[in-house]
Amino acid sequence: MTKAPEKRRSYRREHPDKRRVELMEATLRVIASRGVEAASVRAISSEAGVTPGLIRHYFASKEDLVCAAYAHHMTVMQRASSKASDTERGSAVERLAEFIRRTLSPPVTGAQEVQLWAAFIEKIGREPAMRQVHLESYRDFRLQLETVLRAALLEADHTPSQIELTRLTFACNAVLDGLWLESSALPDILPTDEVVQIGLQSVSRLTGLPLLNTRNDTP
Amino acid sequence: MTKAPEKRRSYRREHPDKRRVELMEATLRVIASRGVEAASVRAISSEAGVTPGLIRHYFASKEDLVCAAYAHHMTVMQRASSKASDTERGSAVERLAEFIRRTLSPPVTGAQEVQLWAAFIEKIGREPAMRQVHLESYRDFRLQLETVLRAALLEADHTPSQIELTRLTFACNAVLDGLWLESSALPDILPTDEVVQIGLQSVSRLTGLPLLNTRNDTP
DNA sequence: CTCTTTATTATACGAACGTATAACAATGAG
DNA sequence: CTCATTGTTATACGTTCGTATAATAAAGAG
Repeated sequence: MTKAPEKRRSYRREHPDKRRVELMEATLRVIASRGVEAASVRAISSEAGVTPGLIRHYFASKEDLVCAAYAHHMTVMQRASSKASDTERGSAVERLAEFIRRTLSPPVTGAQEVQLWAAFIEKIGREPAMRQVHLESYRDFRLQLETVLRAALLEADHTPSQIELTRLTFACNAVLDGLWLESSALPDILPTDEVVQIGLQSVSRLTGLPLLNTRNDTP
Repeated sequence: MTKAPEKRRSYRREHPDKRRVELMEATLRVIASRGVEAASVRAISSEAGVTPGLIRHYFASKEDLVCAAYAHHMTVMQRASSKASDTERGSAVERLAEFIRRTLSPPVTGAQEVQLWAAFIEKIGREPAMRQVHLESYRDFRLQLETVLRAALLEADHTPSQIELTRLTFACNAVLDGLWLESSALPDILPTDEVVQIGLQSVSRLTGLPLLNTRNDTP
């Protein structure tokens, strides 16, 4: 019994840049929802609505795709986060508080976000390209936090030295990272409003700035 | 050409409990050094010096083995950590400072440790057994930190309410988690002595306790 | 309309995976 | 010394993996 060739399914040609992004975002969705071990070439291409071979047309290897998806994800997150603190309305302290609230609330927190994040972190020690993406995205985030912190401190007539500011940024970054992680991984134990309160109070004590009653109740 | 049966290699019978532990620790070593995707049944059994079939004799599935290895790892870490703060020598504040130093120095920090940790975290949202291990080990760690914090605060004549203490524990836990992560993933940017200083200063500001010059210089 | 380009599909291949099963041998009991 | 127990090995099976290659069709140029 000879095998009859399969009927070829119809398809649309997409702009290469758009297709690349679709494939990267399909990768992120599969890892976030079903984990990194389920993120096979076949599962990702199926999620994107294409056949597995197409991935090899856009990416030299699966490793390349995952790394590009990581970089894409970080760029999108960075853009969304900086848009929030770019709005010049309100005082610098209020912008800092808003930054903290956003960092510790959905959609930044969430079980799927931490699953995605952990999948990438697991690779950075072993794959240089992943490590590079991590280094750059992490530095960008830290610089952004440092800018907001500096503005808030200057506003309060406190001019820190660069060493003080760098250390303070690391500390605030750490407490936000840690709270984000705990709240995302244990949403029942540490719900959103509780973790936001803890985050505001913690950064308040670390910086000496009054952040606790800055909520903009008249939006 | 018929295949000749392989010569059977000699072996030693081990006590079942010991063999179980060996297999779990081999799992941890493989994940820590080569990543979770390299941790196949064959790689793990090879690391343990046995043949793949033996894993099925001790564990119902690979998933079971990984989960047991996670629980084992957390138990060992917990035991090592609590041994450090159980020593009654020194004031409570000094014990808290020592706790922070240990948490932010090798061998607790390290690229392999964070790789191992991330591999487990990636699974807790999807596998109930892994989630359970995470919940319990995390609660244990937090209770231990809470105990040290309470003692240090009482020693400084500060008696916090339970709600205050719980929140403070979450905050200190978060900053230690975040600093541990940053220092482990970016050892070049945040070396050990720097991160220890930041950790001491941060917990000092969060709690109001004087931790900065508590180093026991005469060990 | 025809031709060229290339995005996309279909198919195939070897390797590695997790798991299952039966034979074997190390050990302790009697 | 003999036997039963079971820890351990050897082997096999079907599946899925990442990758490679050739055929095909959609889209734009002339």
